[in-house]
Amino acid sequence: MFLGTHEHTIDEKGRLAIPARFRAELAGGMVVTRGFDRCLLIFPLPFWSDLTRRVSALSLTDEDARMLRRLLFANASEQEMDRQGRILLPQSLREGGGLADQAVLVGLDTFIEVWAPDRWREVEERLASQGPRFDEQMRKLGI
Amino acid sequence: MFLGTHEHTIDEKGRLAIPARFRAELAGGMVVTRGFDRCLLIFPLPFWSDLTRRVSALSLTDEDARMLRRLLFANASEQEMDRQGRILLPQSLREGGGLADQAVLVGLDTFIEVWAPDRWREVEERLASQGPRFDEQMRKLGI
DNA sequence: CGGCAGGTGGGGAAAAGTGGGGGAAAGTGG
DNA sequence: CCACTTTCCCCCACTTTTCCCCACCTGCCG
Repeated sequence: MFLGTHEHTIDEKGRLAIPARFRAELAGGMVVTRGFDRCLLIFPLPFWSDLTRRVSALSLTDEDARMLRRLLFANASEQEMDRQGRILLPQSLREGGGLADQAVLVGLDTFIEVWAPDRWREVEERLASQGPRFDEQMRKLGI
Repeated sequence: MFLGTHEHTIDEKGRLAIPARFRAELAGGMVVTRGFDRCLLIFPLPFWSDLTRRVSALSLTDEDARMLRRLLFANASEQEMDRQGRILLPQSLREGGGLADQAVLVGLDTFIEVWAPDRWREVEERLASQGPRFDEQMRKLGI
């Protein structure tokens, strides 16, 4: 269960520390890839396998499915933590996420999003102002 | 079953004592997150799991679902009590709830709300003066 | 009036985060 | 094919923060 936001530095070698609370769940390996809103996604390996199975089952002729495949797979990178609990973010991914020397890791229960700090703050503001919009959606889910 | 209001100090390290009566039900762990109306919510772990299962099952490609996920999980924090029955309130949550050095814990049967004392008193006043307003709503619920 | 339970504060050990150096592997040019 | 350069990555060490535990205080109950 990944929860909470954690801000960490990306050092000169492109390494990103995984918050200690997230490490156990990623010990079996992880995949880092691009997400949908110019952020990066970190999936535990089991979650990733499940995701790829579903995406690969999509039609080859559907334009959206092709784009989704490219987004997910083209820049994906399997990573393991070093003994200090860090992973290496390949340059293509750092560029894809607009990341420089700081990153915000956001735990979303089953996976993690990685944001450039200023872009994450924008998302937070949108959440604060649009919070009421989600009332209906949550009611649908029975929450 | 959480009942009653309890006022406690938040010490300099951001720790909040859980009322002794509430502890047994939270022994298996809890999740603290932001609620509505600028208060915090404390859920026993089983209650929380039930709440989140449906959200985590939502699509990754749906924009609204992504924002809902962020709203719920980004400011949540899993906590356990120390041997004195206290939990640590992360700074982001203290800010989110407008909490300084005092907090009011309000038991609401299945979960707990945490309020800044002055804001809680406002709620109490509104309850006292607007009590009759709830008649219609309660009739809807068959109470 | 004494004991006990709940609440509060502070000190110390342990872990988390961060930076840097050295060695191996891969890539490039002669 | 060899040598040089560059990149990658593993490990060590320092600093800061976290969190765990001990001890005190206060109020209630016997």
